[in-house]
Amino acid sequence: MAKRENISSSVVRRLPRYYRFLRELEKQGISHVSSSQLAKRMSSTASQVRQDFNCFGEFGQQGIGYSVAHLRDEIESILGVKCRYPAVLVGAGNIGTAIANQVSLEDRCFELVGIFDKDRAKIGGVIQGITIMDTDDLESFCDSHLVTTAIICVPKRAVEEISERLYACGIRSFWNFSHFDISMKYSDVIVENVHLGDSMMQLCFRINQEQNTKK
Amino acid sequence: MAKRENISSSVVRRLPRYYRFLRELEKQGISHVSSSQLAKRMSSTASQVRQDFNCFGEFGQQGIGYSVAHLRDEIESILGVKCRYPAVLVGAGNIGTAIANQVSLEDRCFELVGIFDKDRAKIGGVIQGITIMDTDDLESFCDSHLVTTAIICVPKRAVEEISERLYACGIRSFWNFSHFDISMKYSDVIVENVHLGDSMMQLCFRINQEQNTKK
DNA sequence: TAGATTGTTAATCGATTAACAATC
DNA sequence: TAGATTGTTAATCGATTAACAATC
Repeated sequence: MAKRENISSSVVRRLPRYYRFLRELEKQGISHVSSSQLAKRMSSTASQVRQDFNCFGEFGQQGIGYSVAHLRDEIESILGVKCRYPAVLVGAGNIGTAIANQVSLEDRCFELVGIFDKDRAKIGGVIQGITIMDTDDLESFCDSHLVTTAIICVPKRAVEEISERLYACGIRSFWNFSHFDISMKYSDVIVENVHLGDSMMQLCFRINQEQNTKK
Repeated sequence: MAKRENISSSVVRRLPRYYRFLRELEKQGISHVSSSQLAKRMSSTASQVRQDFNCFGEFGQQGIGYSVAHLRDEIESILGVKCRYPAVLVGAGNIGTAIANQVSLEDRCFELVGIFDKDRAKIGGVIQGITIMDTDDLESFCDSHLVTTAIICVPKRAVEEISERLYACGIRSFWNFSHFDISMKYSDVIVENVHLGDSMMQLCFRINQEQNTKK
């Protein structure tokens, strides 16, 4: 394994995009890519790209570029795309169902082992081959299946109780789609928040800004 | 209106979170908040908070703090939460349906005026009071309804064609949930991408990192 | 008045860009 | 060899943190 020194958070934020692009190149049968080609695709600079890769190894070839397969492999291993941590999803509404499908895609870091909902009408339904279970059975299931991660797709009002119960089961990492800040309550958890409303406001801001500069 | 000078992108990224928190405080009937209280909630510093607000006005009071209502109002106006740009959503699958509900929430910047899908089984269905239409009618609808923004929830393979058609209708802002980079193709569009897979990999990386430091 | 907290300037830190020798 | 492109150092830029006078 290469050097793997202090990968900064801004580099980490870019890694999934590099990974996606390298996968594409691989599918197209392209074996080598230069920093300037990658930069163009990433809306970045060749300098940035080389600097990014510099912190986790040297596998470029002067005059030729980077091996797509090698680079993809390295990023894959840094991100842990092959990990398959056992995860449960709580809340089988529209967003929950969409995420359940997402997690079952080709490039996944998690293995979805259980889906829970408290709605009687949903319990017993099947998503991606997994039967939706009653939220009442959450604790016993998590204990017996060594679940490490929870995907939270329940409404805001339900998150506090659900996250408490999951924390009590020993779950310390959360992919949170709800507007409740789990990390505020526990100091030893990893929380990745997806706040779609924030993204929407961001877009709105940029549209406004554009219109103001036009005037 | 206050000064409104060069709001940096890192500040903009934080504004929706400030906004959400201020809404909460308002609901709780709290009239004033200090930079250190906000910082605690934002996992930031009091200095950062004051610096953030500094670029768009002065409405704190020494010894007292910031007026929650005033600050919320200012951020609301900067982000354009009250804008209601007419938007169409294309792709009424799980993610599309979830987003349609999201956009129809209280704090919205867009007015969802049409939902489209090419699946005969879905056309005619109703989401949030809006009847799902045939994608074939996209052009005529966008023209007659002065649509400015499109929400893209179709599979990757369909994005290129759909975005071309929308661009031809004059639509220049996109909220994109698909793994296809619309901004690569057009230079004069505003694209806000939501890449759930990237967020998942980010979480996975942080779990791995945690485990490596433990060892 | 004394305590709290802002607005703002200066200092520090980190991230991006530029430059260029090394080398395929 | 000549052209292309890396790895790395130095320079620049921007964002965060610290400090403190002003003032409610």
